[in-house]
Amino acid sequence: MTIQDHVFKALADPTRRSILLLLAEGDRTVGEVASRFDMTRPAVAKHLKVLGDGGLVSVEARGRERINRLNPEPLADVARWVARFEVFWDQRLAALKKEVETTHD
Amino acid sequence: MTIQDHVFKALADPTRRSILLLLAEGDRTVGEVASRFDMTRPAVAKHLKVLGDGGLVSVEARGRERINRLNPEPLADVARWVARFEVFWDQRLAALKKEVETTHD
DNA sequence: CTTATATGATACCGTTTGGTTTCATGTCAA
DNA sequence: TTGACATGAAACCAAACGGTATCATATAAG
Repeated sequence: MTIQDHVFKALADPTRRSILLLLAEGDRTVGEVASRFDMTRPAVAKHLKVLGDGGLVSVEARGRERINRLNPEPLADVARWVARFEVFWDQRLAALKKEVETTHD
Repeated sequence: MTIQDHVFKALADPTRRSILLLLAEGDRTVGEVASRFDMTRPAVAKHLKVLGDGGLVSVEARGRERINRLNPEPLADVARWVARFEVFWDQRLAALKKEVETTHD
């Protein structure tokens, strides 16, 4: 699997997307992240691992804690991928606009 | 599940992302799409269904054929979601630039 | 030293996913 | 009408997923 595959897969789960938003507010230990969700710590730890596989989260061990940090760069790949379709929805909006205008005549 | 969940889930599979790129070139029947992939037609039909659930593909029946058309609007939601993190990678780039400059002194 | 804490690792489980094969149905064509 | 063809639908299967409980380990604290 490519890196891009890992990133898209990481984003597929709503819990993982929430974790990214949480880490956008600041670094968090595994326990701190887990306390925000209605599931056990191991479950959250697994999600963090998937995010790590996608390069979206990096971990720094500090004593017995592990600090999780958002690493947003791979999201740029997603943005680039999606951007390839922007021309299409622009076209659609233009077509819709035109249709509305002609219908309006 | 929200629409956004469906869209992110639809994008999680590389075959489905390829299908979207293919449909960006033009409308295709189920068979035409399936012929481009190394899997059976029912498998591709299932992927098209998932894409349809995410609102990314619409279908128009014409005779015994079913024309699949790209519907890119939901991708705008993805773009918006990802855009929330752009400030972070801008910050990172700025930090990196600064570090390089100070190291350079 | 002993104890509490933060975490990783492992085993396990039910559901979903991504694929297949097979069959039924509707439509086009000879 | 008869046959070929495009598709949907259903049953099935192995693997992946998202979760749990449990245990081992390393570090912090009393």
